[in-house]
Amino acid sequence: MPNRRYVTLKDVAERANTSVATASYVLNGGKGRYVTDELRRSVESAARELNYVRSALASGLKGRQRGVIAVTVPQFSNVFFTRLVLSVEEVALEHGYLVTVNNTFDDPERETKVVESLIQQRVDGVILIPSKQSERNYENLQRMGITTVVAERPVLDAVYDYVLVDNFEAAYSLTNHLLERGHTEIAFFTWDAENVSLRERQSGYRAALQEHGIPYRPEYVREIAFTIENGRRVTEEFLQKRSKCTALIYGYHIFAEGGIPVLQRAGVRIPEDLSVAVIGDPDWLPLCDPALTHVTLPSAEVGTEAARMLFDRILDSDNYPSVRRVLIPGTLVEGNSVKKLN
Amino acid sequence: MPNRRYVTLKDVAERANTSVATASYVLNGGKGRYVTDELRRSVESAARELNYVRSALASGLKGRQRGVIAVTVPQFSNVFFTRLVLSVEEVALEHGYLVTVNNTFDDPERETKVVESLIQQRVDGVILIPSKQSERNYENLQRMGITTVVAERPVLDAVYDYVLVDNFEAAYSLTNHLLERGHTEIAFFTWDAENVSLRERQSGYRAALQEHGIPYRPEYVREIAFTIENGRRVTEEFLQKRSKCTALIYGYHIFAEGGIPVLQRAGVRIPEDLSVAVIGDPDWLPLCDPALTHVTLPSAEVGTEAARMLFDRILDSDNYPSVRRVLIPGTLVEGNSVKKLN
DNA sequence: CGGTGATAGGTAAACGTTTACTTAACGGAC
DNA sequence: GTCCGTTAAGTAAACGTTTACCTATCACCG
Repeated sequence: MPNRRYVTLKDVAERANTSVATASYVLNGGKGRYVTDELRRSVESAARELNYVRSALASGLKGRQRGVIAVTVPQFSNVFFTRLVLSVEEVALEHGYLVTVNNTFDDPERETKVVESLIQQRVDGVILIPSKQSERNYENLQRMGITTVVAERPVLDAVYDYVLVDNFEAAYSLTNHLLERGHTEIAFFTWDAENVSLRERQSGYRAALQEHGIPYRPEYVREIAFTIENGRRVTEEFLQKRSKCTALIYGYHIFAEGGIPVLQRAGVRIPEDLSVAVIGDPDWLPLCDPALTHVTLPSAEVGTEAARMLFDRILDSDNYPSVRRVLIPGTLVEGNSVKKLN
Repeated sequence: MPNRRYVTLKDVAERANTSVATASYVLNGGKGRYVTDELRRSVESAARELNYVRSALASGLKGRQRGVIAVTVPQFSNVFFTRLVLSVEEVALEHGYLVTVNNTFDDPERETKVVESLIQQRVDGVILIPSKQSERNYENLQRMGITTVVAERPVLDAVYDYVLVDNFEAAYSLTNHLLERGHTEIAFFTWDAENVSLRERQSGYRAALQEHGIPYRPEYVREIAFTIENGRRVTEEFLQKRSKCTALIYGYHIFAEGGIPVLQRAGVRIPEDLSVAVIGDPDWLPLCDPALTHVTLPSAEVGTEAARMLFDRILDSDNYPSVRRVLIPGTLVEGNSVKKLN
């Protein structure tokens, strides 16, 4: 059973008493060639009987198109990425493409390996959800002429097609929401990545404060790496400090996942003792009591849009439009986790 | 920029003033051929300067080995599968293989498409986490001589290599735990799939009851499709019926994800009014208050074991051992969600 | 009856590798 | 001086498709 030889076009042609050329034309829908119905049927049934499956290797070698696009994902376990991937698959399936998903573990080295592998595989396109320091990898893809769209997180200082969540707006509107309800001392936990995404959320937070004439206090802001554990840790530190803050924004849902149990166990009542808001809408959100005020992140939309852009480029690379950049805003959803201060 | 021609071995050979054959030998680590150090260096630097990347298409066409394995996953959003995939990637990376992950949406048609695509791509191996009715797809892979290991869920009535969670044991030990604490009226919500997995969990539940001399009541058991929404629905129905049950087992964590918020909103106190236990250990478990008694599902271990089995077969298909089947047990973790009835 | 356009299908040259086969030079053993 | 083993590297035949190019028959027109 192992190492069985694959059925080839030649086998099919022989069984149908014709040439490989004709067999190939027939099995590709018979364009550009006249074939009698009889021969056509003969080829088709031969293929069926032999369980012929075209080799994408040989086909891709000649025909340039592989029928595969790839998505690189920093963290499989993060719903935002899985939602994004899901909607990419939706679009890809419409075009008859296979999607391969690859985990980069938010690790530049891993990402490099994955990207090298994708180049080797000569995939038709890549949707890159970058980890930190993805510039090199992005450039490599570009140099190889592999169509690439960057999604969800930006790559620093590069010219490219991208689709991003509007991070500025998300942080801005949530901060604004708290300010309007009388909060002025607002803690903000966010991601420490050295990229635009971070700056945007932070900028949104600051912009809202500024508009309301509230001073920005660096000691209220924590920048931490992207793990649940860190969310737990900084929340514990926050409690120990007995900060004057009346409100807390988890700038990444993943920090809330670690932090909220800490608050609960410490007996902090939400929103009586502390108002809490989150950027992001993970699956466990409906499990929270009280319901958390949050901004949804439109990952599915980002995925759909990124895939559309990618296929526009792949299928029609001649009239190459200039760089396209899209920002998709989230939506503020009000829960019961924010107290109104008079 | 689009449609750029790839750098080929021929380009490298020309730049190094040698033949493609020699270039190929050098870039493959130079086995089976004598090459002077000078020429070797010359080829290597030519490859570097031209940014040569071997085409996995051409290479796979000739050399039989692609360096790619695939994992088919029913639901991306389910942590159990993402954990499994993660550990598969770990093993694959050790062997220098790329892992492509494909979502089947728990839909037989999609799965068929994905599997066809994988066969077209001539992947070296597949770890199949089956959806319902995967027999045909499994058989197709087998017929094509593609090494396949089934993981996490079994395929009905087939002879194959598999690695499964010990579902019988999981349900048995959890039911037993409740019985030992005096519960006799125990509701059990489980998956309605027509496959062995279901029967196993159900069997475990029944076996435990029987051992304790408690009659099995069909009206306590609900078999439902695998969605959060269904968990919500059956929990609501359960509450409306004002069942005599003192305990409830969510036979799939995903049902608990829908059901527990229902209990909370209805003011049901856990464990005072109702004891609750879950099979599975999703990410949101630590968020629950009180801590839920549950059985962990060893997905990571399943993934590792499945990948090991796969590579054993791929790398050493000559001495083909007989079918291998592995069951991996979970662990019961006690929380505060089960009340002791004297 | 020769020319032409439509119909039908075979031949063979790519695509980029890998690898079996060949050639060639050199040094030593007989 | 011939033979052989070692070192070094080129030639060309696969691998399984796609597709450009050719050939052949037929029908119809002038």
